[in-house]
Amino acid sequence: MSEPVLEPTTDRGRATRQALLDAAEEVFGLVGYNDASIGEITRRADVAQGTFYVYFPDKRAAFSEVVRQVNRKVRHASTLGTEGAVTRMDAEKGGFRAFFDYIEAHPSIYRIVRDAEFVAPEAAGAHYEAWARPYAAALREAQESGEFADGIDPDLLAHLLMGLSEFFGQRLPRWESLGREESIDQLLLFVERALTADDPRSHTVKRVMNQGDNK
Amino acid sequence: MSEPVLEPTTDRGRATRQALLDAAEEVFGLVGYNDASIGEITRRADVAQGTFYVYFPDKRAAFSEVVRQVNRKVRHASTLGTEGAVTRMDAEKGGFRAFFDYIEAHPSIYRIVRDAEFVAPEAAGAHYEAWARPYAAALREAQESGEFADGIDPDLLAHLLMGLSEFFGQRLPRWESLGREESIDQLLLFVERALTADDPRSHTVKRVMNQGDNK
Amino acid sequence: MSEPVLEPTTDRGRATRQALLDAAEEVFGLVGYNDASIGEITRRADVAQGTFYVYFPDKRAAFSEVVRQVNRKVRHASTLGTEGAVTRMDAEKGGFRAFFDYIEAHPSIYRIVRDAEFVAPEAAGAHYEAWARPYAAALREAQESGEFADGIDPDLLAHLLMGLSEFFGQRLPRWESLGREESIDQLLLFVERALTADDPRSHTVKRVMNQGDNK
Amino acid sequence: MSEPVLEPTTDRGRATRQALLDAAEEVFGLVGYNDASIGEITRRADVAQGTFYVYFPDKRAAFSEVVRQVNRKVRHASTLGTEGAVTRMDAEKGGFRAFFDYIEAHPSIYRIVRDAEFVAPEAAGAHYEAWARPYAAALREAQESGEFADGIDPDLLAHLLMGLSEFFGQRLPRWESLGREESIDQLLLFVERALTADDPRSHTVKRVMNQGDNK
DNA sequence: AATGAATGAGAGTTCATTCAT
DNA sequence: TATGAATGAACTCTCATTCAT
Repeated sequence: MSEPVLEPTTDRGRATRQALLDAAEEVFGLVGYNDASIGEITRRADVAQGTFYVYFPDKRAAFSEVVRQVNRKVRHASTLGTEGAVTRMDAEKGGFRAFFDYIEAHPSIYRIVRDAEFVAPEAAGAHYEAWARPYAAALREAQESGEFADGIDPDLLAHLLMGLSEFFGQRLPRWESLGREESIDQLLLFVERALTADDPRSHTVKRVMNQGDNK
Repeated sequence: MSEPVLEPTTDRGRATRQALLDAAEEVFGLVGYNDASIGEITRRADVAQGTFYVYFPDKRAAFSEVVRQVNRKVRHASTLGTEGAVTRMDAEKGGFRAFFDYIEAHPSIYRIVRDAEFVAPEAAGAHYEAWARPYAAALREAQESGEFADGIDPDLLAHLLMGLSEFFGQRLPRWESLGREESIDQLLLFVERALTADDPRSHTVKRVMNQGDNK
Repeated sequence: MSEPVLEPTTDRGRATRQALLDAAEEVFGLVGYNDASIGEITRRADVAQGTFYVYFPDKRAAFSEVVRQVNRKVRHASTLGTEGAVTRMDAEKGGFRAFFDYIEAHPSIYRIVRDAEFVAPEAAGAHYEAWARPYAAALREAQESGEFADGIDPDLLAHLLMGLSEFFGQRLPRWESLGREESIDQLLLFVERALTADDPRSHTVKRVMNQGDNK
Repeated sequence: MSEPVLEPTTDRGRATRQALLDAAEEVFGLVGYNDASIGEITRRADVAQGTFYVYFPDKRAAFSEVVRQVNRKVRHASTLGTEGAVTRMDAEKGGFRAFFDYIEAHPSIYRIVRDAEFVAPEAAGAHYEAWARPYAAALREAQESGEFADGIDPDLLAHLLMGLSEFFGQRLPRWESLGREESIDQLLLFVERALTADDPRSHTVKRVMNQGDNK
């Protein structure tokens, strides 16, 4: 006697469902999973409270889907930032910046991503894994080509970089004294050093040293 | 007329209060702030439900204090790990390792730290700031002594390192395939590269270089 | 203006209606009136939820009709069991047995019959009355012919026997230790004694006595 | 993290609990399990809705306890009716009559007993079994002493008699045309015949016969 | 005749908090 | 200082029913 909660068949149904999903994203982002109430969601979606349960079996299921939706968007935005890059390091920088731009424009998704870890771990996990796979592959390539230093498992590396970007992205405002751009630059410098095991700010100097050494 | 939620004056009072705090830490850690109920806390502390409000004005206040208690412990454990280190880099490594050991032995504090950001941001913030201040000072010193590369604001650096350790510490089990020790080693390698802008895996060569340089 | 909840005019309509009725019988029997949901009924009948209200004004009306349908079947089965009996007592036994067989093969109707008393008393009452009338007539005849002892109102008697059969039929499994056949035999012995005021297990003896008496 | 729902320790608590139980009996009896609402129960008990859950984990648990309470009362009343009886048959008659009196004075318990079978089968079952055990023992004794005919398992017999009394008790009003007393008398006649396999209305005659037989 | 979307009242339940003792 | 009882607002979820197509 299980409930069905089917995919909608009509356009009207699909529209309502999406309206609910969007409203849910808003509310979850604003007040977090626990304080989000179905009532507030349906109010914003302009439907009756019961309608929620036409499309989602319960609050968690809706949240889980919101998480997937949000992650899809984030990933998309980040990926856009990597396009056109020549070196892998440039791709990294572009990806990081695009991610920061996106998260700054949609600050509430942070809350969703955080809650996801406990409320919808399956969705959260899937997101990280889905992201990590191609990311790690790209990193491995860069290691093999010599652009990046090796000695660190690419999968681990991918997670470290995701963690850094998330952590930093969520705290960007903290460094307003340093300035948004400057703090991003410094973060990227940190990342570059870690990846290349080399100080880009003293390239010329080192090169000279190295040349001397090589003799 | 309003009860001021007394600091306990008697020994018995202090004991009860601490029992509540410990029980609260358990419960908050187990199920998170929202799903933690006062009833469960008092049950574990073996006191009546009303007693809770003798010591805390409300749930949030107790949580806030738990957060402080937890952070104090974490900081303490980490700091112990840095003792006896000669170089700053060794101190970093010791601190990281001690932190991982502690978090692995007390996995539930993770949940508390996470929730703190939204539920008791003042306590969470205070923790990071309190930690960051001496940390940043130590990093600045290492930069000035030339042990660490400069170009990155020490305060920002301190936060990046705290972020990394937290992120990684919470996911240690993910890399069981790599092995706990190996994955920690790789993380530390990542950190070392980022801090020294230098690949420690080629130290001998460099040291030679440096020696020649020093003359 | 109000839709009259039409008797279906087309074959297709009749089929849908019957499908709904059968599905309803299933669901009502399985979980009882209250826990039965229109949604589950229409799902099993493989029609849209709205279709239900094309044929029934509301849940109760459908239930009421299910009750009638069920009772009709039960009565039919019982009556079949009485056919071909020579004495009234044999008819009783046959009817009882047929009833037990039927209820054992369709255990869920029990639930429907029970609920009917509160949810659709008119249908339940009609059933008992419809059954009682001919039943009482047959009993009266048996009393008048001397086959059954008199002194008990035939209508009351009919109800007692219906009550007994229902009560016992619903609990048949309880006496598995005694064995299904043996427990039925004993029930029928109970009934026979009550009806004939005579112990069939000592017939020979009594007959002798009676013969002696008749002289 | 299971809920406690303790037995109350204070008098006040015990009183509240009993008030809830009594209110619940009223409401369950009036409208049945499903249509009974916690709100109505607490309103009648004159406590807040939340108080209900201080004493019962959920609606079913309260119902289950009501069932036990009701059954205890019924059994008590019936048993009182058997006291002072000399023969077993007199005890039967007294018990039946007392049961009818009680059920007539508290008609709503019928609804509770009926619902119990589906909602709280454990409580319902326990009731019948608890009642059947001593009942069956008494019947066996009467069979062994020769007062009652044997050939029917005493346990089965006990259930048949409980079933009869319940069925009949609940329908007493149906035979108002016959008159309450007369219909009870006829029921008891039915029972007596079934138990003694003998027609009490022709005792003198039979006795004579038997005497002749004994020679 | 049939559909699937939408409704909204109402249910049971939870729990932080207050209160009298 | 401590207790256990009591509170009541708020929440999620269900479901019979209506409606537009």
